[in-house]
Amino acid sequence: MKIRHQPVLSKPITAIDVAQLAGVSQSAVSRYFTAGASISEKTRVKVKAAADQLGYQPNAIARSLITSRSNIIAVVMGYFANPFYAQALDKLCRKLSAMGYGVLIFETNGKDSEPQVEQMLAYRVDGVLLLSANLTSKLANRLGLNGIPTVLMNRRDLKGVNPSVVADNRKGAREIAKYLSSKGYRRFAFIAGLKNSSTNRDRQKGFTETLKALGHAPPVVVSGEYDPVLASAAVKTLFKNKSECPDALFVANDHMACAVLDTLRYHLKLKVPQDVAVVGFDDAPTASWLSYGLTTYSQPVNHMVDEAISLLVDRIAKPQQKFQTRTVPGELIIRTSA
Amino acid sequence: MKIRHQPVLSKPITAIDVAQLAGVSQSAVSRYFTAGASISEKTRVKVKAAADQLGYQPNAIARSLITSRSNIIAVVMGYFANPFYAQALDKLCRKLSAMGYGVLIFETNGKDSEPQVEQMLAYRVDGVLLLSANLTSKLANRLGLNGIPTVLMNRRDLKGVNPSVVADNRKGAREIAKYLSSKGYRRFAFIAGLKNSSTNRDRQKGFTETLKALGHAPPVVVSGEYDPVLASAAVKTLFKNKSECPDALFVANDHMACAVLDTLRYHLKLKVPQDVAVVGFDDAPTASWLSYGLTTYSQPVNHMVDEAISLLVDRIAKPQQKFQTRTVPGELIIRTSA
DNA sequence: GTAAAATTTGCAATCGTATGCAAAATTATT
DNA sequence: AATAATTTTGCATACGATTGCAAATTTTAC
Repeated sequence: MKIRHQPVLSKPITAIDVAQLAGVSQSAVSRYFTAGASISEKTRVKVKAAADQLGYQPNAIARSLITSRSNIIAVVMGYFANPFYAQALDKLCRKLSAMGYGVLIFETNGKDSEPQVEQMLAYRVDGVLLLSANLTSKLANRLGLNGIPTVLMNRRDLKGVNPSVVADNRKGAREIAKYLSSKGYRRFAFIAGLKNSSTNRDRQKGFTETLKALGHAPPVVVSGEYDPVLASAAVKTLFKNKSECPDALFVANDHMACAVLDTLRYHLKLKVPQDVAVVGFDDAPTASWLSYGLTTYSQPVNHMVDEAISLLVDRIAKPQQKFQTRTVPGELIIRTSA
Repeated sequence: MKIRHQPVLSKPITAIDVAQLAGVSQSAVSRYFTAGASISEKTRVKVKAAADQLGYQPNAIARSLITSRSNIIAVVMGYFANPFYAQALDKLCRKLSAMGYGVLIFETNGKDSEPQVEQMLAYRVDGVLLLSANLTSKLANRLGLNGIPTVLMNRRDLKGVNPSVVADNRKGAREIAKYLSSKGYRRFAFIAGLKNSSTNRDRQKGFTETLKALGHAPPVVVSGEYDPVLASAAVKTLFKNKSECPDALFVANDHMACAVLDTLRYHLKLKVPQDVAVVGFDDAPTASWLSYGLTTYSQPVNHMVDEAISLLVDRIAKPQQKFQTRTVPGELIIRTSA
């Protein structure tokens, strides 16, 4: 039997240890690890040697304390099951990590986000990214009040307190309406997300106004609250009385749209797109899966993430500077569901 | 026009400010926020009042520095696109947050995880959860070397350096083999994950050994490397020569299995389960979507997450204590794909 | 070779909290 | 009421880094 190989809980190595070994002052060690600090080549190599030998790594906690920058960004998610958000989180993590930020992640049901906010404040995060349309604006306000640079993704800040990056929801919905109309569909329905989210409102508005402009009756609106289960249920009731069923469904996001598609096909035994067309929004990864082949309007994740990060970085650098909401363009992606 | 409402960059509030307002010492303030500290009711109310008035929140960074506990857990993901992992991450975040931990998240392609490790070490995370089967054991070893409590999820630690929690992959694969055999399938194939992951090996082994025991020919094995695109390609080549096509596919995880199902149906125009049966592993959320109806063996996420957290917490409390690999039981979930 | 300019270095203070210790205040005991 | 036992309090130090400042060193100029 071999003896355990865990290093015995030795004291963690500090800059002082390195300094002693290298025969320099602790300041020198600090300077070696600080980009742009004044340090000679000679001591540089001495410190490097000592640091490597001891496996030293500056303590980010101590550094944060003195610099009052934590180098941590908080990402707040409302909702994980939606692959679109999973994908966005993926990109965010990779990019922020590459920039040297730590990514602290929080989930909230949108209701009671108090404890999460406390934690963010406690860690003195440098900035917050609010990802997901179903987060209460209360949270955003709370952060603004504490002067924490915050950027909203996928949700406009109606009060103008925080910068935000959104897709062109209105335009997307308009294009969807035009497309469906041009394909000869006539009886429209909108499966909504959360009523109080700006994103949902914009999509509904764009859809409705364009249908009207094209001389159609306004769409029947039922709510799915961004939840696939509720969306499915809504569709079932929508198709209950056979007399006046819609022939084209615009679903507020892809995640619900996939569930809706399944419900139409496997519960209601309808053919998509022959009996009824389905269009989503997001171009989530699942939309392109062959079983769904969802026609949708894309929200370019990479682009949105880049914009969000750039906005946040600007905000951190110059908190007082004015900012704008950035709208990133998407495009109609036609697959087989409409 | 209203004047900007941002609080002007005032000095952040510290325990000293609170102490002054409350007319007590800074220690008293600290004690108010430290569970189990000795403090009288009288000062308790004084401190509370002052803290509330100023909106004070103890600085977790400073606290970490002095206690040398960061209260941060790092979660390392290899792979986000797989809904099973998204779901696991979701549960992890919620539970760790509720326990008062901050969750720092890292992604790695498995190859070069150096920078991430550096960051984890820099933040002196209290513990690390390695989630995902395709992480190099190099990473785990590196963490072990630095004495950071680490728990592996969904991957056994073959060297016994770290505790891990896994599903009963071998048993699951055996049951799948038995089930397929009992249903009359005869020509088997295994779409593998990554060859060097313990999880993949266990699944393959269980499948193969049981087929053998039941008197079947060993399965054809092709690799999908846990990547849906590669898995689809592998399936296409597998079905190239019509003479000897398999009639039952065991796919190493659900994420690939869904893609495989799509490929069979929409590219190869085969009927599932009539022409060919498909079985996955995980019971990822997508498996139950009606378009897939994937027969699979469940890895109970909640259970696994609970075990992982409990192992990690134990490890943090008593790093030297011996530990075991925990295996959580799953069950065969029969849907329509087999 | 010397003086001036530029660079590098170490000292010491600082960030905001936790905590051991002794003094002060409170409570319990007789 | 006096003393002992207990609890609460404040002082002062420590955690591990960064950074302004002045001294020491090196480089440049003449």
